[in-house]
Amino acid sequence: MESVFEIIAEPNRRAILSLLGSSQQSVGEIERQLRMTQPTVSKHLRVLREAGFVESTVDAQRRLYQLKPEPFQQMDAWLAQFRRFWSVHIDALERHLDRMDHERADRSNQSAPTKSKTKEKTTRSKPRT
Amino acid sequence: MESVFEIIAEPNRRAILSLLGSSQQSVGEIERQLRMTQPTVSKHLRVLREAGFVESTVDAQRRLYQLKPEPFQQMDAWLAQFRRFWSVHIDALERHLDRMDHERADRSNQSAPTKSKTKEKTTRSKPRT
DNA sequence: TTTATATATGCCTTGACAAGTATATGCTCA
DNA sequence: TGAGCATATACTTGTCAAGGCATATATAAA
Repeated sequence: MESVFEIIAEPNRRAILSLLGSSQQSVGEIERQLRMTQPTVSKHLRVLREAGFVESTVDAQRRLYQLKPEPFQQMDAWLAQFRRFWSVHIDALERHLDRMDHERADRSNQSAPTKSKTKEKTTRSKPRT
Repeated sequence: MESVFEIIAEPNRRAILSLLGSSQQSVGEIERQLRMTQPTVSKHLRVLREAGFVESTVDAQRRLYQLKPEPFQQMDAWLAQFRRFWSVHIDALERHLDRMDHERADRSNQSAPTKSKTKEKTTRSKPRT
Protein backbone atom coordinates (compact mmCIF):
# COMPACT_ATOMS: atom_id res chain seq x y z
CA MET A 1 0.00 0.00 0.00
CA GLU A 2 2.42 2.62 -1.07
CA SER A 3 1.09 4.17 -4.21
CA VAL A 4 -1.68 6.71 -4.35
CA PHE A 5 -3.54 4.40 -6.70
CA GLU A 6 -3.79 1.68 -4.14
CA ILE A 7 -5.09 4.17 -1.64
CA ILE A 8 -7.99 5.28 -3.74
CA ALA A 9 -8.80 1.78 -4.88
CA GLU A 10 -10.94 1.41 -1.78
CA PRO A 11 -14.49 2.69 -2.37
CA ASN A 12 -15.04 3.90 1.17
CA ARG A 13 -11.89 5.94 1.00
CA ARG A 14 -13.02 7.55 -2.21
CA ALA A 15 -16.31 8.34 -0.53
CA ILE A 16 -14.49 9.97 2.35
CA LEU A 17 -12.39 12.02 -0.02
CA SER A 18 -15.44 13.17 -1.93
CA LEU A 19 -17.08 14.14 1.30
CA LEU A 20 -14.07 16.13 2.40
CA GLY A 21 -14.07 17.72 -0.99
CA SER A 22 -17.07 19.77 -0.02
CA SER A 23 -15.74 20.82 3.36
CA GLN A 24 -13.76 19.56 6.29
CA GLN A 25 -15.48 17.07 8.53
CA SER A 26 -15.00 15.42 11.88
CA VAL A 27 -14.73 11.66 12.22
CA GLY A 28 -18.19 11.47 13.67
CA GLU A 29 -19.71 13.41 10.82
CA ILE A 30 -18.09 11.15 8.29
CA GLU A 31 -19.25 8.15 10.24
CA ARG A 32 -22.84 9.30 10.16
CA GLN A 33 -22.99 10.52 6.60
CA LEU A 34 -21.34 7.48 5.12
CA ARG A 35 -22.84 5.06 7.60
CA MET A 36 -19.65 3.31 8.45
CA THR A 37 -18.58 2.21 11.89
CA GLN A 38 -16.29 4.53 13.75
CA PRO A 39 -13.24 2.23 13.75
CA THR A 40 -13.60 1.74 10.03
CA VAL A 41 -13.65 5.47 9.45
CA SER A 42 -10.66 6.01 11.71
CA LYS A 43 -8.67 3.33 9.97
CA HIS A 44 -9.38 4.69 6.54
CA LEU A 45 -8.51 8.14 7.72
CA ARG A 46 -5.25 6.85 9.02
CA VAL A 47 -4.40 5.37 5.66
CA LEU A 48 -5.39 8.57 3.92
CA ARG A 49 -3.41 10.65 6.36
CA GLU A 50 -0.26 8.59 6.03
CA ALA A 51 -0.56 8.76 2.28
CA GLY A 52 -0.84 12.53 2.43
CA PHE A 53 -4.40 12.77 1.18
CA VAL A 54 -5.71 14.42 4.32
CA GLU A 55 -4.55 16.16 7.44
CA SER A 56 -6.28 16.69 10.72
CA THR A 57 -6.57 19.57 13.12
CA VAL A 58 -7.59 19.19 16.70
CA ASP A 59 -10.83 20.72 17.95
CA ALA A 60 -11.35 19.69 21.55
CA GLN A 61 -12.07 15.99 21.42
CA ARG A 62 -12.77 16.08 17.76
CA ARG A 63 -10.44 15.91 14.87
CA LEU A 64 -11.31 17.80 11.77
CA TYR A 65 -10.03 16.29 8.58
CA GLN A 66 -9.38 18.13 5.37
CA LEU A 67 -7.87 17.38 2.01
CA LYS A 68 -4.33 17.95 0.92
CA PRO A 69 -3.53 18.46 -2.76
CA GLU A 70 -0.29 16.61 -3.43
CA PRO A 71 -1.54 13.10 -4.05
CA PHE A 72 -4.17 14.39 -6.40
CA GLN A 73 -1.50 16.15 -8.34
CA GLN A 74 0.40 12.92 -8.56
CA MET A 75 -2.55 11.09 -9.97
CA ASP A 76 -3.18 13.85 -12.40
CA ALA A 77 0.42 13.71 -13.52
CA TRP A 78 0.17 10.02 -14.22
CA LEU A 79 -3.07 10.45 -16.04
CA ALA A 80 -1.56 13.17 -18.15
CA GLN A 81 0.39 10.75 -20.27
CA PHE A 82 -2.86 9.36 -21.60
CA ARG A 83 -4.66 12.59 -22.25
CA ARG A 84 -4.01 12.48 -25.95
CA PHE A 85 -6.34 9.52 -26.14
CA TRP A 86 -9.42 11.46 -25.45
CA SER A 87 -8.71 14.50 -27.51
CA VAL A 88 -12.39 14.87 -28.06
CA HIS A 89 -12.59 16.01 -24.54
CA ILE A 90 -9.80 18.45 -24.63
CA ASP A 91 -12.36 21.10 -25.14
CA ALA A 92 -14.08 20.12 -21.97
CA LEU A 93 -10.81 20.33 -20.20
CA GLU A 94 -10.15 23.67 -21.63
CA ARG A 95 -13.50 24.87 -20.56
CA HIS A 96 -12.67 23.63 -17.15
CA LEU A 97 -9.49 25.62 -17.08
CA ASP A 98 -11.20 28.79 -18.11
CA ARG A 99 -13.76 28.20 -15.47
CA MET A 100 -11.05 27.86 -12.91
CA ASP A 101 -9.58 31.12 -14.02
CA HIS A 102 -12.80 32.88 -13.38
CA GLU A 103 -13.92 30.89 -10.47
CA ARG A 104 -11.96 31.55 -7.42
CA ALA A 105 -8.96 29.96 -5.98
CA ASP A 106 -10.09 30.11 -2.46
CA ARG A 107 -7.00 29.02 -0.74
CA SER A 108 -3.69 30.17 -1.90
CA ASN A 109 -2.24 27.06 -0.47
CA GLN A 110 1.00 26.25 -2.17
CA SER A 111 3.75 28.68 -2.74
CA ALA A 112 4.64 28.47 -6.41
CA PRO A 113 4.05 31.82 -7.95
CA THR A 114 1.41 31.35 -10.56
CA LYS A 115 1.96 33.44 -13.49
CA SER A 116 -0.70 32.84 -15.94
CA LYS A 117 -2.73 34.23 -18.67
CA THR A 118 -5.77 33.05 -20.39
CA LYS A 119 -5.17 31.10 -23.43
CA GLU A 120 -7.91 31.28 -25.88
CA LYS A 121 -8.15 28.87 -28.59
CA THR A 122 -6.17 25.77 -28.99
CA THR A 123 -5.85 24.54 -32.46
CA ARG A 124 -5.30 20.93 -32.33
CA SER A 125 -3.95 19.09 -35.20
CA LYS A 126 -4.90 15.51 -35.51
CA PRO A 127 -6.66 13.02 -33.34
CA ARG A 128 -4.86 9.80 -33.17
CA THR A 129 -3.78 6.99 -35.32
CA MET B 1 -12.76 -5.52 -9.02
CA GLU B 2 -15.28 -3.40 -10.75
CA SER B 3 -14.08 0.15 -10.52
CA VAL B 4 -11.42 1.61 -12.72
CA PHE B 5 -9.51 2.58 -9.61
CA GLU B 6 -9.12 -0.97 -8.49
CA ILE B 7 -7.86 -1.90 -11.92
CA ILE B 8 -5.03 0.58 -11.92
CA ALA B 9 -4.11 -0.13 -8.33
CA GLU B 10 -1.89 -2.93 -9.61
CA PRO B 11 1.60 -1.64 -10.52
CA ASN B 12 2.15 -4.08 -13.37
CA ARG B 13 -1.08 -3.05 -14.96
CA ARG B 14 -0.09 0.58 -14.77
CA ALA B 15 3.19 -0.36 -16.40
CA ILE B 16 1.36 -2.12 -19.20
CA LEU B 17 -0.87 0.87 -19.73
CA SER B 18 2.10 3.21 -19.86
CA LEU B 19 3.75 0.95 -22.37
CA LEU B 20 0.65 0.88 -24.53
CA GLY B 21 0.54 4.61 -24.23
CA SER B 22 3.44 4.89 -26.59
CA SER B 23 2.11 2.44 -29.16
CA GLN B 24 0.25 -0.79 -29.45
CA GLN B 25 2.12 -3.92 -28.48
CA SER B 26 1.76 -7.65 -28.71
CA VAL B 27 1.65 -9.81 -25.60
CA GLY B 28 5.16 -11.04 -26.25
CA GLU B 29 6.54 -7.55 -26.59
CA ILE B 30 4.99 -6.53 -23.31
CA GLU B 31 6.29 -9.68 -21.73
CA ARG B 32 9.84 -8.90 -22.78
CA GLN B 33 9.88 -5.20 -22.08
CA LEU B 34 8.36 -5.48 -18.64
CA ARG B 35 10.03 -8.79 -17.85
CA MET B 36 6.93 -10.50 -16.66
CA THR B 37 5.95 -14.06 -17.38
CA GLN B 38 3.58 -14.64 -20.25
CA PRO B 39 0.65 -15.87 -18.15
CA THR B 40 0.97 -12.89 -15.90
CA VAL B 41 0.84 -10.54 -18.84
CA SER B 42 -2.14 -12.34 -20.31
CA LYS B 43 -4.01 -12.24 -17.05
CA HIS B 44 -3.44 -8.56 -16.55
CA LEU B 45 -4.44 -7.91 -20.11
CA ARG B 46 -7.62 -9.81 -19.53
CA VAL B 47 -8.45 -7.65 -16.55
CA LEU B 48 -7.64 -4.52 -18.49
CA ARG B 49 -9.67 -5.68 -21.45
CA GLU B 50 -12.72 -6.53 -19.40
CA ALA B 51 -12.50 -3.17 -17.70
CA GLY B 52 -12.37 -1.44 -21.06
CA PHE B 53 -8.86 -0.08 -20.74
CA VAL B 54 -7.58 -1.95 -23.78
CA GLU B 55 -8.77 -3.82 -26.79
CA SER B 56 -7.03 -6.35 -28.94
CA THR B 57 -6.85 -6.96 -32.63
CA VAL B 58 -5.77 -10.23 -34.11
CA ASP B 59 -2.62 -10.40 -36.17
CA ALA B 60 -2.06 -14.03 -37.10
CA GLN B 61 -1.08 -15.73 -33.88
CA ARG B 62 -0.43 -12.50 -32.13
CA ARG B 63 -2.80 -10.17 -30.45
CA LEU B 64 -2.05 -6.50 -30.58
CA TYR B 65 -3.28 -4.55 -27.64
CA GLN B 66 -4.04 -0.88 -27.62
CA LEU B 67 -5.58 1.61 -25.25
CA LYS B 68 -9.17 2.70 -25.12
CA PRO B 69 -10.04 6.13 -23.75
CA GLU B 70 -13.21 5.67 -21.72
CA PRO B 71 -11.81 4.51 -18.39
CA PHE B 72 -9.27 7.29 -18.43
CA GLN B 73 -12.04 9.76 -18.94
CA GLN B 74 -13.83 8.28 -16.00
CA MET B 75 -10.84 8.70 -13.78
CA ASP B 76 -10.36 12.20 -14.99
CA ALA B 77 -13.96 12.97 -14.23
CA TRP B 78 -13.62 11.76 -10.68
CA LEU B 79 -10.44 13.67 -10.22
CA ALA B 80 -12.11 16.79 -11.52
CA GLN B 81 -14.02 17.36 -8.30
CA PHE B 82 -10.73 17.96 -6.54
CA ARG B 83 -9.06 20.17 -9.09
CA ARG B 84 -9.72 23.34 -7.18
CA PHE B 85 -7.31 22.09 -4.57
CA TRP B 86 -4.28 22.38 -6.72
CA SER B 87 -4.91 25.47 -8.76
CA VAL B 88 -1.18 25.93 -8.78
CA HIS B 89 -1.11 23.04 -11.12
CA ILE B 90 -3.11 24.74 -13.80
CA ASP B 91 0.01 25.77 -15.57
CA ALA B 92 1.17 22.23 -15.93
CA LEU B 93 -2.15 21.31 -17.39
CA GLU B 94 -1.95 24.09 -19.82
CA ARG B 95 1.50 23.12 -20.80
CA HIS B 96 0.11 19.78 -21.49
CA LEU B 97 -2.52 21.17 -23.76
CA ASP B 98 0.04 23.10 -25.69
CA ARG B 99 2.12 20.04 -25.99
CA MET B 100 -0.81 18.16 -27.38
CA ASP B 101 -1.36 20.80 -29.93
CA HIS B 102 2.17 20.49 -31.05
CA GLU B 103 1.89 16.78 -31.21
CA ARG B 104 4.55 14.87 -29.53
CA ALA B 105 7.40 12.62 -30.38
CA ASP B 106 8.85 11.57 -27.14
CA ARG B 107 8.32 8.34 -25.43
CA SER B 108 10.52 6.21 -23.26
CA ASN B 109 8.53 5.83 -20.15
CA GLN B 110 9.04 3.02 -17.79
CA SER B 111 6.91 1.17 -15.41
CA ALA B 112 7.44 3.72 -12.73
CA PRO B 113 4.88 6.46 -12.42
CA THR B 114 6.03 9.63 -14.04
CA LYS B 115 7.19 12.39 -11.86
CA SER B 116 5.84 15.75 -12.68
CA LYS B 117 8.43 18.03 -14.01
CA THR B 118 7.87 21.55 -12.98
CA LYS B 119 9.29 23.62 -15.63
CA GLU B 120 7.94 27.02 -16.30
CA LYS B 121 6.70 29.07 -19.08
CA THR B 122 3.09 29.37 -20.06
CA THR B 123 0.84 32.29 -19.80
CA ARG B 124 -2.56 32.10 -18.36
CA SER B 125 -4.70 34.35 -16.32
CA LYS B 126 -3.99 34.33 -12.65
CA PRO B 127 -6.54 33.22 -10.12
CA ARG B 128 -8.14 36.03 -8.27
CA THR B 129 -7.95 36.19 -4.54
C1' DT C 1 -13.03 12.46 41.29
C1' DT C 2 -16.51 10.05 37.97
C1' DT C 3 -18.95 9.86 33.78
C1' DA C 4 -19.74 10.85 29.02
C1' DT C 5 -18.14 11.79 24.45
C1' DA C 6 -14.82 11.43 20.50
C1' DT C 7 -11.31 9.07 18.32
C1' DA C 8 -7.52 5.69 17.87
C1' DT C 9 -5.65 1.08 18.00
C1' DG C 10 -4.98 -4.06 18.57
C1' DC C 11 -6.38 -8.66 17.49
C1' DC C 12 -8.71 -11.84 14.62
C1' DT C 13 -11.21 -13.73 10.71
C1' DT C 14 -12.28 -13.75 6.09
C1' DG C 15 -11.95 -12.90 1.38
C1' DA C 16 -9.66 -11.24 -2.71
C1' DC C 17 -6.10 -11.41 -5.79
C1' DA C 18 -1.43 -11.93 -7.85
C1' DA C 19 1.91 -15.12 -9.41
C1' DG C 20 3.70 -19.79 -10.42
C1' DT C 21 3.28 -23.99 -12.89
C1' DA C 22 1.07 -26.79 -16.02
C1' DT C 23 -1.81 -27.27 -19.80
C1' DA C 24 -5.09 -26.00 -23.42
C1' DT C 25 -6.28 -23.47 -27.60
C1' DG C 26 -5.23 -21.44 -31.89
C1' DC C 27 -2.47 -20.14 -35.91
C1' DT C 28 1.39 -20.87 -39.42
C1' DC C 29 4.26 -23.30 -42.20
C1' DA C 30 6.85 -27.37 -43.81
C1' DT D 1 -0.33 -34.15 -41.02
C1' DG D 2 2.83 -32.54 -37.40
C1' DA D 3 5.97 -29.21 -35.28
C1' DG D 4 6.54 -24.85 -33.37
C1' DC D 5 5.23 -20.42 -31.91
C1' DA D 6 1.87 -17.16 -29.49
C1' DT D 7 -1.59 -16.58 -26.24
C1' DA D 8 -5.18 -18.02 -22.98
C1' DT D 9 -6.85 -20.54 -19.03
C1' DA D 10 -7.03 -23.80 -14.79
C1' DC D 11 -5.53 -24.81 -10.41
C1' DT D 12 -2.92 -23.94 -6.29
C1' DT D 13 -0.67 -21.19 -2.86
C1' DG D 14 0.87 -17.17 -0.23
C1' DT D 15 0.06 -12.48 1.01
C1' DC D 16 -2.37 -8.71 2.49
C1' DA D 17 -5.93 -5.68 3.56
C1' DA D 18 -10.82 -4.61 5.18
C1' DG D 19 -13.99 -4.96 8.77
C1' DG D 20 -15.83 -6.61 13.33
C1' DC D 21 -15.26 -6.30 18.15
C1' DA D 22 -13.07 -4.98 22.19
C1' DT D 23 -10.36 -1.70 24.37
C1' DA D 24 -7.21 2.23 25.00
C1' DT D 25 -6.49 7.23 25.01
C1' DA D 26 -7.90 11.90 25.38
C1' DT D 27 -10.83 15.72 26.32
C1' DA D 28 -14.99 17.65 28.35
C1' DA D 29 -18.61 18.04 31.65
C1' DA D 30 -20.74 17.12 36.14
